[in-house]
Amino acid sequence: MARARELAGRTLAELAHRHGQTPPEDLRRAKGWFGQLIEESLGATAGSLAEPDFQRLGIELKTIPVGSDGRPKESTYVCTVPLTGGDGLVWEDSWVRRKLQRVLWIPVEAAPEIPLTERRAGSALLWELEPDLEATLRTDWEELMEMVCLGQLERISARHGTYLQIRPKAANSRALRWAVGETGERILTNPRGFYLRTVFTRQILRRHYALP
Amino acid sequence: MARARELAGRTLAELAHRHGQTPPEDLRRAKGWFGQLIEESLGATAGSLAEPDFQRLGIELKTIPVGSDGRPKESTYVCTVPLTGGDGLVWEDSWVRRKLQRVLWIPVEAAPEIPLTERRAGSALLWELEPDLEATLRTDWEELMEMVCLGQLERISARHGTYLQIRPKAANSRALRWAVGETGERILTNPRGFYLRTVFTRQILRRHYALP
DNA sequence: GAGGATCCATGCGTGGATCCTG
DNA sequence: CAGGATCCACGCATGGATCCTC
Repeated sequence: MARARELAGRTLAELAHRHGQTPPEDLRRAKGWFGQLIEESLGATAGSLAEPDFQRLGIELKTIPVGSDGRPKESTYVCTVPLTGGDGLVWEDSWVRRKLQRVLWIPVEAAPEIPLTERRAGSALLWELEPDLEATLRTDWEELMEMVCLGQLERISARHGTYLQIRPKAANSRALRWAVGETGERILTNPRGFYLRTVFTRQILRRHYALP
Repeated sequence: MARARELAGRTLAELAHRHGQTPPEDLRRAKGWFGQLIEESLGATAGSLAEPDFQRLGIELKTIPVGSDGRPKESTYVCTVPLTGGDGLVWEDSWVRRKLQRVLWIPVEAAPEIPLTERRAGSALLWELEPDLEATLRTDWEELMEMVCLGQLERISARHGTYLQIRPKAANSRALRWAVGETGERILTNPRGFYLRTVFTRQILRRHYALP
């Protein structure tokens, strides 16, 4: 947390320099760059997929791009959608809940008028999933996963879900995975991810900072 | 087959040059180099894991290192061992049989006194699994797979099997996979592969070339 | 605005095999 | 000698997310 608080107000150029990195021209070809820089800054083993330090602590790290008004500009990826359902339909055991139980949110300036290297990190927020938000997430997740298990995946659009939505998550739309079809048969479909809508992350930020 | 026959007598230097490649100093750090060069020479998409041309034809390609006497110097890797057994114990459906049903063998000189770049490819042999050899392979496979399924994997050493043996197959001995333990529980163990002993490949070469 | 599409880094597994001690 | 250990290449999946048209 000491390291996380120290990030507040630092520019991307500053953080990149600390870690001997050169910022990319823009984020079009390095979409995850900032998130990975924060990982390094906080002592997570850079690029270590299996065991970032935060998972040992039970803490998920998320950077969140905010506009000049402090509101989130993008949805937040949570995890992949299990397309073969089998893992049970119990919210308490779901990856979504496990990922969101405790999150260290790091806001970062993302207003287009600020040059990339001059954008600053904000105040870190160590947050735990609150009961009212969890109730809605749970309903979303149960409804979505029921459709997945019943083979209605193709009928799910990003419009389903209040806080949680399902959207494609892949290198491109040619990527395919096996899933359950309408009549229980195996079908090929694009891989999907769970995402948090900005209305969700906006609430979180609003509760803990003074924001519109 | 025209391309395969044309390889006979070519040196590794020659084949590498054709494909714009530079031979490694030795094979210690490039153990698969020659096999992959042959793949390219025969028009298999270089490095394409899923669908080499030969698999479309139902043909497996194997290079086989031979000493100055023409006898194989190394065992031949076939495929990984399914450690969770579940795929059934029917030889006819096994990956080992599918891989070995039709093989294009390409002998290559491997006598230590010949410098790597001057070693030559031999005459290609398009071979089909013969009934007498298959019978022994089948027995080996059934005995080994039964042990795997019964959780006796740790008791299998490379000494089991007449023609087919099970040996570790991994980047190193720290690599682990889930398998079935003695009492049916899940255990972690090193990944294994099926290998053909040299007595097997020696017989094949002997039947089709005049060899000791 | 946001749904659908896409992009980079990197770990892991498989396929190509040979190495190297006891 | 040969059983057990190891090495490189590369495809694929996942985790980091933002892009970019309707």
